[in-house]
Amino acid sequence: MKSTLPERVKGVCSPPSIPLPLTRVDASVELLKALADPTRLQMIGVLKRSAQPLCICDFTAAFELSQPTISHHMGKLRDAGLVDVTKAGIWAYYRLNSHLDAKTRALLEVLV
Amino acid sequence: MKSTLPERVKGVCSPPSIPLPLTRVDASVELLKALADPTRLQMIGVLKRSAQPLCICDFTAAFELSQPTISHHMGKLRDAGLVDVTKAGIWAYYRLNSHLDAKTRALLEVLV
DNA sequence: CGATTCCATCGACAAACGTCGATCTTTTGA
DNA sequence: TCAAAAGATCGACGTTTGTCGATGGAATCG
Repeated sequence: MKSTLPERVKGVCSPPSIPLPLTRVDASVELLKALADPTRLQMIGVLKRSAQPLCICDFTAAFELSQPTISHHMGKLRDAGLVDVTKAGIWAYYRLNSHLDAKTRALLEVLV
Repeated sequence: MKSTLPERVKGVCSPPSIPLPLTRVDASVELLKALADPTRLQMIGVLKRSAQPLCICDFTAAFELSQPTISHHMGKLRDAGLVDVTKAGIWAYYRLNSHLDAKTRALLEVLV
């Protein structure tokens, strides 16, 4: 079953209208970039499954990466609004942001 | 309403188990990277809404980017398995891959 | 054949990114 | 008061990415 292709004339292009609002595209891209890294995606997966907020030193022990790198990745997730942090003493506890909008929640539901 | 934080002892970290299979993480990251660009996300949005396959020259006219750059982005979407191409004469017609798995379809449903 | 059109590929370049060691701040506790 | 621990930030480094102009290949048409 083969659908017919649209007819064309040489030298004539009809640009399609861009359907997505620019602000929405930018927001989505920012979110996608925050998630498009193996370490960060794993972090989100761990946090999504955890009933308790998790100390960042636990992530440092779990991944074979240096402490600054773990901190860097968690900072990216923080900047993207995906996680919240609570400091207590010398520890920093992270958890999934509980106020994520519906689209973001749906995305995480699919991904992790 | 404040949930209590887990108790901790200095110098003792308990790494959480990594919940996501490595192959799944890699596949997801590849998909996310393919989508994490404004131009490519717009392209997917256009293709998702189009009943007809679209000629790449139409995209070249729609975006303020050079022809090689448009081709480069479409190639990335092709490598990620998101779009299919049909060549006819001098034209290359692109459409959304009709055999996307359920997770990917769900992702696109949320995003574009 | 020769010119034209579409499109992919190549090479180059700047910007962004992931990673690390070193350093600094804050908090704890002896 | 001082040492140790957690974690953020800084500076540097190599890699990846987005972009372009130039080139090459295939199809079309006079």
